[in-house]
Amino acid sequence: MSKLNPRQAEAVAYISGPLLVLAGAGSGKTSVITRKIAYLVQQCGVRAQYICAVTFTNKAAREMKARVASLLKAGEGRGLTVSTFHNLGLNIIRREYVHLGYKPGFSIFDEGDIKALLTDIMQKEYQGDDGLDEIKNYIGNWKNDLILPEEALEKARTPKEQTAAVVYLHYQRTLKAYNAVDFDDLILMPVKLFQEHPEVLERWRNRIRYMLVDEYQDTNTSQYLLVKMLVQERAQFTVVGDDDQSIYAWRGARPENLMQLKDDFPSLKVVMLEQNYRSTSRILRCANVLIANNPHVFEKQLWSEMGHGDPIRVLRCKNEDGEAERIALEILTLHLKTQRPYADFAILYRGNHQAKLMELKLQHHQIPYRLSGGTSFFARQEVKDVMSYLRLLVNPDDDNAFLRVINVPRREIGSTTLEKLGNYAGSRDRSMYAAADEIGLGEHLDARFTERLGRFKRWMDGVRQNCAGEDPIGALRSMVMDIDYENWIRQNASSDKVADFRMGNVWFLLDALKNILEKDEDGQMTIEDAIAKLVLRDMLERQQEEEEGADGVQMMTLHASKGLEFPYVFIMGMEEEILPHRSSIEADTIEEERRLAYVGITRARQTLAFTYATRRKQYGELIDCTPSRFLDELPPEDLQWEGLEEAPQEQKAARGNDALAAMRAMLKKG
DNA sequence: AGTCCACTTGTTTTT
DNA sequence: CAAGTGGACT
Repeated sequence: MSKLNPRQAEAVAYISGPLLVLAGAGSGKTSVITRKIAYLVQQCGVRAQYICAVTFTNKAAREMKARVASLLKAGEGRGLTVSTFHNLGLNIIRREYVHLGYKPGFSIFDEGDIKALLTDIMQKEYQGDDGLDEIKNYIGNWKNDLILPEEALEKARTPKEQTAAVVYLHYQRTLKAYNAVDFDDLILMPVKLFQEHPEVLERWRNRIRYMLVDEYQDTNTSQYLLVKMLVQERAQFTVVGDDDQSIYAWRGARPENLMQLKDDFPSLKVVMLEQNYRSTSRILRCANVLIANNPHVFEKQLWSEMGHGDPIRVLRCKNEDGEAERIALEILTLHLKTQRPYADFAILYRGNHQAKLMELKLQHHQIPYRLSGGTSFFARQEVKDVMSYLRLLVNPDDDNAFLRVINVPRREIGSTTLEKLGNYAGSRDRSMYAAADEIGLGEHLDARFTERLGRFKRWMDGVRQNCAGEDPIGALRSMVMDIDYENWIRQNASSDKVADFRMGNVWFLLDALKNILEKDEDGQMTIEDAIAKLVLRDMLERQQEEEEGADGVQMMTLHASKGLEFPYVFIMGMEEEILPHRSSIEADTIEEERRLAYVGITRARQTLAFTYATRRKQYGELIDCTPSRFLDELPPEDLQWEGLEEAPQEQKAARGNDALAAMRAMLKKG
């Protein structure tokens, strides 16, 4: 076990009051959190069940759990909570849903469900879904700021806001009717619950006596409030964050929460971690110099003892094709020369579309790669289908799931039947599923159709009963066989290969569910809980990680790279309009783009290279590109520009030590 | 219900 | 320029 440096040790041992740890990139913040949990348990006699550590991603939570486990003796960690914000919220709602007027088995709507629901509402209210994304944003922002529909309606000034507020009202009512919540509700509802039921809050405060929060700069208003309410005047907490790595402001994250802490908890102690254990000092100097261009409340200077390291290269390429080719060749040669596995190399970019050409080039050179992000597993047709079956199974009120499932596979229930069923169910204040076998429905529908609906419902009720038995997963497998889903997929798939792949996803999903149920320590997990966890992604990623593991160059967006590190890093597309992104230039949010570049740079352990193209095809036409302003902000003596020989004569002549800046200025003029 | 064409639209997305 | 969407048509 590595020794902690004095600052880290201080952060671990300080337990007498609220603590903010400002942890620079690579300064060992995860070590501090995990060691602190161990310290609390082993030195301070705090039982693990009273400790709660919160992160943003399942991956981070998983890693933290594993590291704590390696520090503790068997049994010491019993009851310890290490979870994501959303998982914590889910646990609270799961136990307290009665106070919120919800029923057991409630559904969690994901991004796709939300969009479908909003489209539906807007279709009904406004006969169109113009500006859906905008309205979704409004609603999301309101939820992040704990503003309920009624308040939003009052506050709405512009026509846009008013529209959004009306949709918000309908949206929230529909969710309630469906016995469903969305991701934001998982945070918002506990906060509202605690505000209205102090006795419930008291119970949770008794349960959570020490709190640790990771990536604190990424919290939004409701998340901060949740933490604040749970810790309150006892103020036993440690939050760790880095304002320079705040890259999710566009999603409601409020890095100001770091400062807010000082006001809300005057006794707050601040510890800064500035020693970096990851990168060479040259890489760190670049990162420091770049980020110094942003305003800072907390000044910090990262340093390291990892040696100077190689110069940072800036590779000028003539177009986007040359850029991808260059990176592929660089990686190929470096891999052969150093014998390092491909997994040691990472290619980072601003937007997912940049990955496409790169992918082709890697394929062409037969370089294995792993692409993270992209089309989500849960966006797949077959996964949505099966998920809908699962949801309808545990939550019959979920009309969304009902509609998705009813004709997959074909049950000869058309849109007219469904419309009549919907109207009837609405008039009786029931869900479509509940209304599907009511006698009164016969007045509106022909017997042929009521029979089809009734048959479906009886079948589904049967599946539900089987699931309550000994072997729920087995029951689900038979359900999939029962509806002959495989055949349905084969009919719709373009080839056998695609069909096999899709069917694989279906079994994968059920396997993941099985794993969640099996790996549950205290045996309290119901199938309802397991399905909820599934929507929150956990476990699924775990399984995927286990199955992958193969060597390959890592490709991902700069956003996705946060928290990771690689010996060799390539950051591509270092151009104006890409990084910083065009819309960020327009919206004047350059600082966040700079932090994004900072995050990218600080991912590199030993070797870092930037690439940019002088021209690139965009929206069909060839445009001249300007190297990113961030390159100009980096210390020139640490950079080594390559590929300039292709530049026009007069620029070539300008080459020389002191002429570098002048040359870059000329290059920019193009 | 499925196919085709004309038209729009190009960021990042932890859960 | 391409991919994805929506409307119209078969």
